[in-house]
Amino acid sequence: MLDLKRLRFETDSLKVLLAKRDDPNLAASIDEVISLDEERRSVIQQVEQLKARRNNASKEIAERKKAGADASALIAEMKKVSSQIADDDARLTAAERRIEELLLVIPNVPQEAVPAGGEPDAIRIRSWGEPVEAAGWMKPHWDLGTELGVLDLERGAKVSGSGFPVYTRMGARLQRALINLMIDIHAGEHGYTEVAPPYLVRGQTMMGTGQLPKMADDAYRVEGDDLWLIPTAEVPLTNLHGEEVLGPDDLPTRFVGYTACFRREAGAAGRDTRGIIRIHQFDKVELVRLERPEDSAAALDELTGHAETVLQRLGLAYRVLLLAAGDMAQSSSMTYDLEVWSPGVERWLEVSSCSNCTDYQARRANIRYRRERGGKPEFVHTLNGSGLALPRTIIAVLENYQREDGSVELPEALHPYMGCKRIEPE
RNA sequence: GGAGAGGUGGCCGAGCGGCUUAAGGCGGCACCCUGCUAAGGUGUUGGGGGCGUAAGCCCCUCGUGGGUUCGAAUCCCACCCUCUCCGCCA
Repeated sequence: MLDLKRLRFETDSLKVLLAKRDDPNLAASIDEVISLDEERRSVIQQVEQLKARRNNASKEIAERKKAGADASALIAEMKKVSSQIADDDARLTAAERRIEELLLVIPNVPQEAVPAGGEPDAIRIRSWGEPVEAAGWMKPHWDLGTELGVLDLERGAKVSGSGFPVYTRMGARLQRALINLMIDIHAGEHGYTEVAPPYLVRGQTMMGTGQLPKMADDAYRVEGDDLWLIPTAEVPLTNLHGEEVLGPDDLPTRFVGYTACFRREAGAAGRDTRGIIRIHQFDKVELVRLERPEDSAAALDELTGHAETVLQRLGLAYRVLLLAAGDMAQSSSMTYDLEVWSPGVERWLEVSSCSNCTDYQARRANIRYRRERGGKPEFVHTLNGSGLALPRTIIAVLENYQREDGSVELPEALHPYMGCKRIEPE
C-alpha cells in the first residue's frame, strides 16, 4: 500500500501518476483517504490529551489510596474521561479501518516511464531471435502433444476438470527438465538462493503481496482453514521476511523457487480454452528479490535479463514489453512482460512478468531493513519475475522445435536434462 | 484429533490490579578510571504514532484482537504461535 504521509503531502502528483491506470474510482478513493486522515489526526490530538490526563490522574489516585486519602471525586471524574476516551477511540478506530480498507485497494504508483492506458498501450522494448515461420504442416501443441503422447487433456479433465492438464511420459520429463534447467541457471549462475516454499498460505500472507482483498475470487481457498492456494510463488517468497527488520548486510536478498500455482481464472471464462495456455494449475519457477530502494530500478532490468537468459538458452524467439499502467498488477510500479513466439498457435505467449513493486508490498508485509547498524528501519523494495512459467514454455519448445515427421528436436540445453535429443511419437 | 505447559525489551529472566512510565543480568554504544589480551565505574540502548522549523513534549506497544476497571504485563474471552506427551500418518 501507499504511504499515508506521502499521499497527504504529494496528493496531486500521485493522482497524476495514478491516473495512468485508467481506474475511474481512484481519485475519489484518494480524496476519501485524505479527509479521513484529517479526521483521524484531529481525533488523535483530542484523545491523546485525555489519555495523558488519565495517566496522571491514575498516579494521583494510587498515591492518595496509599496515603489513605479520599480519591472518590477524582475517580468519578476519570470515569467520565474514560468514557470520552472510549468514544474517541471508537471514532479513531473507525477512521483507521476505513483508511486501511481504502489503502489496501489503491494500487502502486506507476513510474514516470510507464505508459498510460491498458493492454494495447504496451511498448515493445526489444526482441531476441528470429520467430519461426508458421508452416502449413505445423500443429498447435494440443494436437502435437497428444500425438506425441506427452499431453493428456482429456484425462486431466476427467479427474479434475478442464484447465488441469496431465503431462505424460516425455512431457512430464520435459517439465521436470525445464524446471531443473531454470533453477540451475538462476541458482547456479545468477546467484539466487533456492527455496522450496509452502503452497498453502494464510490470508495475511496473500494480503502482504496484494492478492487479497481485491483478487479473492481468483484464488482457491481451503475450506475449514484460513489457508489459500498460492497463485504464484511470489506470495510465500516475498513474505518470507515479513514482519522482520533485516540488517545492513542482508540486502540484496534473492530467491528462486519452484512451485505449482493455482488460479481460478474467474474472470477469464472462455479465453484460451484450448490446450494449456491458460489453466488452473501450473508450475512456475519464480524469482524474488529484496533490494535497497536506490537499487530496485537496476534490479528490475537485471531480473528481466535473468528471465531472458532461459529463453536464450532454449533458443526461443521472444520480445520484451513494457506494460502500460492499467495492465500492471496492483502491487507493481513497473512491469516487463516476456512473450515467446509459438508457431503452432501463431501467437506471442506471455511466459514471464517482471515487476518492481517498490515499497508497496514491503509496507503491507512489513519488510524492513537497517541501512546501517543502529539506523532507523526503512522499507525494502521487492521485485518478482517468472523465470519462467512452465506450460507456455513447454508449448514454445514443442511448437518451435516440431519437425515435419511429427517429432520434436530438443534444444541442446535440454539434452542432459532429458537424456535424449528428440521426442519421438509413441 | 486428545491432554498439558508456555509466549515479557537485541538475548536471558522477574513480575500475577496502582510503590513497574517493566526489576535484575547479558550483549551493544558512549564516556571515565586503570602501567600490562583483563577488571571496574557512570550513562545510554526497541518499534509505531501525534504536535512542532527544531529542541522537545505527549500517546500507543509485555504474541494478536476484544472485554472488565478510575487504572491491566497482571483478571476474563477469542484467536495465533512454540514446546511436551498420547493418537494417527507419508
